[in-house]
Order: sequence, then C-alpha cells, then structure tokens
Amino acid sequence: MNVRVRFAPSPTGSLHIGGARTALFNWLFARKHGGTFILRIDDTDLERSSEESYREILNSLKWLGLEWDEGPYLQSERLDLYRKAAESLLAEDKAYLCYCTPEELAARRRQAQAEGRAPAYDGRCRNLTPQERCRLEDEGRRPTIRLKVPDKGTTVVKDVIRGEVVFDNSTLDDFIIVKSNGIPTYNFATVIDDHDLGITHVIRAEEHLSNTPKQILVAQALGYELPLYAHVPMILAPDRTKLSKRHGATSVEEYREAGYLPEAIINYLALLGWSPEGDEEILPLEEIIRQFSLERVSKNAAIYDNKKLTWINGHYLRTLDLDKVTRLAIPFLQAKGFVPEPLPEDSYPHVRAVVAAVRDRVKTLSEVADAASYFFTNITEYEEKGVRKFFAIPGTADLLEQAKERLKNVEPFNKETTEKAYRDLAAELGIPAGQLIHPTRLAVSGRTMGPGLFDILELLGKDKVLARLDQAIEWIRRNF
RNA sequence: GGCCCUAUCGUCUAGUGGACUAGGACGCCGCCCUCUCACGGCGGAAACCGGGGUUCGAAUCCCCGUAGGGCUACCA
Repeated sequence: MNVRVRFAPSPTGSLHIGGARTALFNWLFARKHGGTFILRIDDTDLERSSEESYREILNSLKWLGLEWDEGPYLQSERLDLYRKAAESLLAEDKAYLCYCTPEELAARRRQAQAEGRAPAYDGRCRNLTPQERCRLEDEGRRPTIRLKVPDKGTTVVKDVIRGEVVFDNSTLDDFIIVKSNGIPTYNFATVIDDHDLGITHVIRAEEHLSNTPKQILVAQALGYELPLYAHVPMILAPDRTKLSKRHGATSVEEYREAGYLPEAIINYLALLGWSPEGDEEILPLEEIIRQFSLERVSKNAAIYDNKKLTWINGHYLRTLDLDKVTRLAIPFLQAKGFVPEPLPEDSYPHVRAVVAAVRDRVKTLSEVADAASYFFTNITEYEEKGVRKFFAIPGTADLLEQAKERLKNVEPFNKETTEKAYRDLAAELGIPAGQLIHPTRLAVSGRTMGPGLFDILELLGKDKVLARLDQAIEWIRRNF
C-alpha cells in the first residue's frame, strides 16, 4: 500500500508540543513506509484562524525538520469541494436544512440538561415541508445542513492502537455538517479532504476518537472507503489537564527561543507515547524511523516532563558537532550583547572554543550564553559564596599577587603552561593547588564553578587574566 | 448526566498467562573521578488503583467499583 498520511492543524495558535508530537508520528510513519506526508491547514473556523499562527506552525514544523511532501492545502481554498458534497447529500435526502438558530439550540440544550436529558438535537427540521421552509427563510433565518444519522445500529471505529471501538448510533444526533455561513464543520470537511487527498492512515490525537463515528457516518453517506485510524494518546500537563499557556512553555517556538535543539525535542517527543525496542532512549532520527511502528504506541495519556526534555537537550548539546552547536549558540550570545552581530569571521574560533568549554555543563543554548558571559564582559561582581570561601581567607591577596607574578612570565600562555606554573608555585609554597586555583577562578570569572581553570586562563588570554587578578587583589585588600 | 478511552516507580515506559526477586530512562540520594561545577562510572530508595472472578499459575484475561482524560459546539 502506498501510505499517505496528513497532519492537519487548525491555525488558531502556536504549534504546541502535542501537535508537534502528532505531526512527528505521522512523519515517522510516512518515512518508515516510504509514504507521503501531507500538510493540511484546517482553517474552517473563520473567527479563530489567523495568518500569523499559520506562518508560525509552518515555521515550527520546518525548524523541527518535519518537512511535508505535499501541501499545505488550505481548507478555506477548497470550499467548492465541500459544497458539492453537501449538495449531493441534500439531493439524496441524506442531509437536510435546519433553521434552528444558535440561540434556540442553546436554550433547548440548557433545558434538556436541567431535565436530565441528553442535550442532543431533536431532529425537528428533518421533515420540514417546502412551505415551512419558505416561511422560516422569510423570517430571515439562514439554514445549516445536518446529516441524517440513523437512530439504530452501531458504528465501529477500527483503530490500529485501540482495536475496534463500538458506538451506538442512538447516542449520536443529526449533527451539523455545514454552518449557516456556508462553511463546513470539521467533522464534514476532514472526511472529504481525507478522501480527496487519498489518506490511508488517519493518525491523530485521542481527543478525536469520539468524533470518528460521525466522520465514518459522513464517509458512508458519501460512499467513501474508510482510512485506517490510529488515535494516539494525549499529552497532558503535570496537573493532568490539557496543556495550555498557564503551564508555561508549551509551544515549539518558545522552546526554540529558550535554546532547545530540534534534535532533542524530536527525540523526547518520540518517547512520549512510543517506546523503542531496546533500553536505549537517545536515538538518532534514522534509528527512530527504523524502529517506529504504531503497534508500539501506548494507549495511555502521557504527562509532559520538562526535566527529561532538558536532560536530552543537554545530551545533544554536548554530543552534536561543535560547529553546529556554535552556530546555534551565536544568536543567544548576540541577544545578550556578548558578541557583535554579525559576528566578525576572525572571532569565530574564539567563540567556538568558548562554546566547547562551557557546553558540557549546561542544558540549553541560552544557558551556554549565561555560562560564557565572563569571556565577553568584565567582572563586575564576585559570587557571594565564593567571596566568603576564598577571598575572605587571610593571605589570599598575597597568593594571587604571587600567582600573577608567575603568570606574567609564562610564554606561551596556554592551558599546559599556566597549569605548570600554578602546580609549581603551589609545590614551592607547600600548599594544595586548590588554594591557588579556587580564588583565581573567582578572580577571573567572578564565579566558583565553570570549566577547568586553565581552560579559562587560556581562553581569556594573558592580558585579561593579569588585569582581573589585579582587580581582585585590589578588591580583596579594600574589603578585608 | 450520556457515550467513549485509559489505569505498572513522582514522571515517561518495558511487560501480550509461568523466564518478574516487575526491567530501562528522567528526577532524587550516596560513592568514585576531580581545581570547582558539570560530564562519566558504580550503587540505592521508588510502582503493578481497589475488589471479585477465570486458571495449577495473573501486572498480563473477564466483571464490578474507583480515578483520570476525551467527546457530547453553527471549535478543531
């Protein structure tokens, strides 16, 4: 079978983690089977759809590397298709015009609920006479179109992940397939498009499982063959509710801005609801594609865990090609004003070396910039804890003074030579090297933690190191 | 309310009737490495929602509870 799958977001907001995961599973399935991954934009909600979120969704998908083979198809540009389908249903008496207004419907729904009845449409417009229709239209009512749903029998959803799910037709009502503004509803348009685009597998979030019998009824009324369904579990926030803004970063765009790597997000998302065959969870994309199967998708909703994503991000940050990581880190350094934009070509090697020095100890690109600050800016303050632990120790200024004198003559000035100078000095003074190293780190970086001191010294260069030692010596003498 | 889905460590999960003393990962704790912080290595605490069945045997199958989620819109 020639696999054709689609991702069909509605452009009513950012591409969030849940949508990205759905897109990923479709993409993986297509790649795995040499199929076609189609992007469709379900923009039939005129009020909520926006050009802005349309663009953001496309950008996010591209950034993640989930390139589509066809599309994007916009439902708003395919209205003719739906109109024709609706007309044929009307002609075949499989659908009918309904003149009830939203207000009337809402009132009846409230009443039904108050009386403890199911809030379903009562089918009152099903058998309107032509005269009645004329009268209602004369009142200025614009009709919707409803599908005639059989009140007997069952509709069965064949789901690759959940098996056969049976719905009693009696629990369904004559739902609206075309709104009074002539725009189709989701449950109508999606069926026609899936058929028209030759979709073989509908892979989407579980929230659509309950909608599926309606879509099957539409497909049957239209005489379509059904695709295979796969309803993947939902992704929930830590409080077990649907992901939303109040849960903090949930959109792909926000993760990009926070310094997450597409490789990490893809890898993490693949692990949400799907599991690899072995114990290894950090997997290159080719391996995920190779192993991917709908059969290994779990049934239960997953709670989203930022900690694990961040851990995976840290892993990719320190294992991905250094030049690649450096290129990605540069905008974050520029955002903090550490390096100019554009970056002069001759300063690239230095930036690259700085990234190499700090990337092992951080988890995001934005943290790379934070961890690298003192390589690009002057020291304006010393970490409080370090001051107490090192600068406050009597004799520290003198020690730094001696260290400075040694470093002055070190040539060339690099990791090995500075380390030798320090080790030698410590030996001569009969003190542990740490007694020299720790206050020096604080003096040159303002911090108590970071890369190995001698890496820092080499990266900073002799001039800056000597100047910062002077600055620290003076600071200590002034404060203690 | 009705209908539907789901239920294994805090979280993601492995597990498809005996190989389970329930495995892995994140997080947490401890130790090692070490100039700090990380990384890495080693170790530890930590789970089968409850109750009934079926079976020689149940995390696994069935039923009932319970809990969470979804749908029940002229949203998708």
